[in-house]
Amino acid sequence: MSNSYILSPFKSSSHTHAHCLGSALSKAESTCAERGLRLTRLRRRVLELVWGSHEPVKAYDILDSLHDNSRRAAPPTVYRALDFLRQEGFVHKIESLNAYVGCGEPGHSNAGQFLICSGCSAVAELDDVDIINMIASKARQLGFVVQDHTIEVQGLCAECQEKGL
Amino acid sequence: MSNSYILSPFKSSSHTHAHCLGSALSKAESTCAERGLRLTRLRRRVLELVWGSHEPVKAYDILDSLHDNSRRAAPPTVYRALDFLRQEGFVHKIESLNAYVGCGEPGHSNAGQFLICSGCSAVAELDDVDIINMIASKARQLGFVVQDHTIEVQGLCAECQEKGL
DNA sequence: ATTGATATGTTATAATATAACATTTATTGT
DNA sequence: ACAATAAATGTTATATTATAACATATCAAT
Repeated sequence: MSNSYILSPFKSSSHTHAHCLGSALSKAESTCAERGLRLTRLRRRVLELVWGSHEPVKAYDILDSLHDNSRRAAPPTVYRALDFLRQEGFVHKIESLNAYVGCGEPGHSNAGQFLICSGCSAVAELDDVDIINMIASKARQLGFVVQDHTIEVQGLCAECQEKGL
Repeated sequence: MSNSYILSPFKSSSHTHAHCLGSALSKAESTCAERGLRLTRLRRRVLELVWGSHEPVKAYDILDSLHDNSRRAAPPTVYRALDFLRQEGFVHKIESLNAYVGCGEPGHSNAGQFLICSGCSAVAELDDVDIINMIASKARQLGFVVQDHTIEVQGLCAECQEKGL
């Protein structure tokens, strides 16, 4: 048996995104409660904005969306919230895009593997033990011990292939 | 038979780095000649500076090293050279560090897999077909076709483990 | 030599991220 | 409830990474 999960699948273009959003928020709520952490208004708001998009979201776009019709928030406001959300595994940074995505399953080990569609920018997240084990084993052959990883795979999702992209 | 290469191993702390540098430069020379491309003084200089370090190098550090004792070069000078070197596979960008490393084997397919030591910042590069195939196969199960990848593994090299880091 | 293509120089600015310190809000112990 | 403490957020400034746009220089082939 291999523990290989699809943490976030590619969404069909017609899916009801409010569902993922609600589910992600309530998972974050309960996880924070368990861990004795505070999902403050700001952190919650940022998490909503990250989940609210089908695509990886830029920090400064979040910043722009945060205005309480008063003055625009300053960068540290967003980066601190993102740091918290990343630390708790609610959000991941896509290094190759400098952008952030929601994590479908906060419970899982921190680093997922991301499939990024160059057609529609959709992202799927895997947590695949086969991949992780193979990489760890190859690394170990060189005497290297793995602590963490950044795995981002660029390509085309099924929908975009059909569209001829 | 599996085509799994170590493009750049971890260097023993005592190795003669001038050798890799010289070898990298002559490979770049000949590859450019074959491809009808110009390894200009600037591009060559940047390639030397990237190879000259055991660690991934920052673009602005290259910039600082470029001064012809006259005025400091401007960013596009370096970024354009890096773009060329990356395109031809002589240099890779480490996305998780925003830094650049020399590629041991320009002939290989563009994207390697990088082991990055958090102790000494050394980087090894693999071009491992087993890893690539496994990822491609996992992706295909979701209907995703792989075009490229960013694989960066953080951990500890053998030397740093011995030092108790 | 002239022309067209390629590469580099130069100036300005965009995009991404953090440092440092002030203020506010929540939590805890009394 | 209140003070003391801790945690989070606000605010200002600045660091870091990267690109756009246009001018000039160099190279390559006729």
